Amino acid sequence: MPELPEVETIKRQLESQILGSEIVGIVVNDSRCFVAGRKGVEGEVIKEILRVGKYLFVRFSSGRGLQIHLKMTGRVVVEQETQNMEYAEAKHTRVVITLRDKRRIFYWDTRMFGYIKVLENVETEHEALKKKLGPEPWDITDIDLLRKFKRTGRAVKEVILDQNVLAGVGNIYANDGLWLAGMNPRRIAKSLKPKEVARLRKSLCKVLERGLATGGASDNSYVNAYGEKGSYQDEFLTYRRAGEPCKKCGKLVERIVVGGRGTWVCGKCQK
DNA sequence: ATCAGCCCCTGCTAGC
DNA sequence: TGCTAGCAGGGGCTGA
Repeated sequence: MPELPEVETIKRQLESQILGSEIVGIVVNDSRCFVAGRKGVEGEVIKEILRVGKYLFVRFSSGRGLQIHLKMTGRVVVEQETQNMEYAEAKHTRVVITLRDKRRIFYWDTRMFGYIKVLENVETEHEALKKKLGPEPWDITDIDLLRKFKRTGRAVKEVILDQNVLAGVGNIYANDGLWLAGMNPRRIAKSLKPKEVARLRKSLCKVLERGLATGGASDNSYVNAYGEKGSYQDEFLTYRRAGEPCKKCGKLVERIVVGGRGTWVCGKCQK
């Protein structure tokens, strides 16, 4: 599922691919994935790509734009000279945006949790979302994160997955970050010592950076804006590694459920 | 303010 | 072999 590194990868690729392009047409195959008022997007020129947490914004010169969330299985793929044309015919292609130069941008999504929403004022909505969501792990001090942890009795894994506490962390990087920090996901957040919070924050930054460096995790359905897979799935630390040896101590990784989410832990290394 | 529980949706898998 | 029930999960919403 696209988390911060995956969405950031797409953002950077869109920046190099579609800035300055004019939208000349749009086809919506499933209206559940496309939320819009009466005004269309034909004639709009793409000016800027923004990201907050797992949200993507495409700002037009007019100030209007798109908000995109890929949720579980969403893909944004830009047609290339000789690639990705198959998306035009694909069963799960929900929206097709055509640019002046004839390239098409495909919004593909099997489960349709994700969406594209037309916004009348991207700047306003972007600012509002930034205010609502927590900071990204590298944009918060250890002290401030500790303060957030101190006021909740929830399990630490639930807390770091809460987008209003930290933005951009999803199940993959939460699992791996907790393992790297040697921390049990069930630890009650308010019980963490300052040193533990610092270690966890650092570990989260580290796995997110690694995710970005490897082009993201494609264990499930994720591909980047060129339609290519990332390779972070080849180096998962604990995520989806039930029954395989812990990379530190060799004890078998077990799968538990925390806050309703699949969670993979080493019973020896994560206290 | 915090937080548990439900819902959205489709493809895959376990179990019969 | 073929069916179905259950599961996966990000985040919005509701109500306690």
